[in-house]
Amino acid sequence: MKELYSITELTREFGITTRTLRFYEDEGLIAPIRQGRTRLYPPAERTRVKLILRGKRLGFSLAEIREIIDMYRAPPGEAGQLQLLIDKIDERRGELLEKRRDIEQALAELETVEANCRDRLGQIGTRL
Amino acid sequence: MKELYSITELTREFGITTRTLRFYEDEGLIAPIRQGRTRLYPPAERTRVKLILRGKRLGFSLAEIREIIDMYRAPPGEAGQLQLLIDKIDERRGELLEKRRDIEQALAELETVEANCRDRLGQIGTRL
DNA sequence: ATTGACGTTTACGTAAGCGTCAATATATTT
DNA sequence: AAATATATTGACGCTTACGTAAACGTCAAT
Repeated sequence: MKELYSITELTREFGITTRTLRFYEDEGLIAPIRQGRTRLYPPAERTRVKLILRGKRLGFSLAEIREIIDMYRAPPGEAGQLQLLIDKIDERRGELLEKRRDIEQALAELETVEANCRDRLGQIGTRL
Repeated sequence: MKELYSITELTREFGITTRTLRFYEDEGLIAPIRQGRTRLYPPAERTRVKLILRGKRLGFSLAEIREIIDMYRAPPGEAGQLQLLIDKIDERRGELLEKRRDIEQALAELETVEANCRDRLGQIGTRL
């Protein structure tokens, strides 16, 4: 595994622009290191980019994604904070489970529509 | 099942505003009937609202949602059009499957983080 | 020496998705 | 009749998530 990525390497890998990566940095979602003025992305930062993009695919806002990413950090040392974190995790899990249910429904409906289409295609075919 | 809903009934049921429903109407996503100037939503329109909101939960844009909803309409009569529709369906299914994979991953990661938290909580507990 | 590829900062622009008045109508309740 | 609730149509405003242009630095290859 490579140890440092340039900004354009990441744009190519993920199909995003430099503007996007710099914007995420301005928003505090990523924090590449600097070599002079130039940004360099260690694997951990690259992973954060992947997490951001996955969050976006699932319809989370950048603010929500920030919260989610924060949960992946070192867990707090104090019991109360740990419990709070667990509560947040449970909340996010709830959202994810709802999204999964939504997806199952949507998939089932698409199946129905497609089956309908294939039926009609068959009917047309036999008439020719 | 009721046959007609007022705009505020729908806002209450779905937790959205009248502004939102009118905006969806302006965008051509729904088309309530009119009793004078007042909007009335038959069950089919209410269903469309549900589809829109589900699409939003899954991170689709209104433009994408419009396309998806259009697929639920009466299938076209011509073979070429039917095949095009089937292709579109397959494409959407691909996106949904990707989203589902994303969700599975995210859920797995949340489990890991939560297990970690519970571990640490246990350690703290036994030290007391 | 200049071209090209890559990097930077600053800053205004923009599309999507509504929020928020304002002014008005219509119907029902008091 | 007056008040209250619910409806309407503009129209301007706001946030999010970047796009895009300007103006410039750095380094390697031609």
